[in-house]
Amino acid sequence: MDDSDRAILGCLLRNARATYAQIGSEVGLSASAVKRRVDALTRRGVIRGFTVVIDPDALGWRTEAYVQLYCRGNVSPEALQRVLAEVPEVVSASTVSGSADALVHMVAADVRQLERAIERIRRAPWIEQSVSDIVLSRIIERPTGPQLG
Amino acid sequence: MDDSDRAILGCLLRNARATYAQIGSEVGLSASAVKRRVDALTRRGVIRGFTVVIDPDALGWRTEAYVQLYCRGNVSPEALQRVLAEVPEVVSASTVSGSADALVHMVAADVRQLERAIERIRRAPWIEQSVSDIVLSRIIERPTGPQLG
DNA sequence: CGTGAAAAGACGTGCTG
DNA sequence: CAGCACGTCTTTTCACG
Repeated sequence: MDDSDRAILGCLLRNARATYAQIGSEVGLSASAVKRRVDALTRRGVIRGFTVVIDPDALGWRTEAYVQLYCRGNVSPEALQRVLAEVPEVVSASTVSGSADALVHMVAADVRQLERAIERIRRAPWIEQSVSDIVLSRIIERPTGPQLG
Repeated sequence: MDDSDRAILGCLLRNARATYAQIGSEVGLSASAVKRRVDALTRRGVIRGFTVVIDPDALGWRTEAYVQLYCRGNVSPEALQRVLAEVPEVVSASTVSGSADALVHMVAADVRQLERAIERIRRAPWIEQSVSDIVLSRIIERPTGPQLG
């Protein structure tokens, strides 16, 4: 992981379909050198994959929420995962330290669909309470982690 | 936006560097037809861009948190954006309806760096309170929106 | 809106400094 | 590790169903 690798990752963050030659001219390397580094980063797991960023609104998802889950007793992350994986509206979820046990990020077409998805999660018997914060407007949305340093 | 478009987006979500020929054989179209559709989706804004998914841990980011911000008086989303954009540890942020005014997703190298970043946000005079939930473990992490339907 | 062909260019490997 | 050169496969554009 040197400066060249970080520069390459920066290029790929902005455009993952850039050619190796393009990236090379930006970071000052030849195309084959860039490819070798990208392959190495992928093999080492630094690069998890390449995806497309889709506008949720264009696909009809206009409602977003963060839901805090409070559980009864000790619920394992695996049990939580099993329940949440069944709900397609769940985009990401983490166990957290603090008031709630888990924080779930959800995206749905509308409030009705969101409500139904939350109901489905709450059917798990060990869910005690859920607190939903509906997103009003996205203020910041960065590709991934902060600066490459 | 028909089934072919959705199938193409599904392929690109899994691997944004797939060739048009590869995508075509998966969705049952020729390479040129796929390219035309991808170009159209990009032009219409459905596709916002192509990025690489980086393992935060491999880059040294091992601490993640969701921070709820409570503000004094009416703070505009624009003012919030100005403050949060200055903090590189902020990955995403939204204004929310519910108890807090905003929810901020942050990634940092360690707890110390996270603490300093939160302090920097709290310097804004209209921040009344902040509640931080530190992520213990990621349970679910999906590329983007739920299923393509 | 689809296919198919043909030119221009990128990829990916092997070799050398 | 980097660069260069090579053959192969893709991209990109075109005319046409």
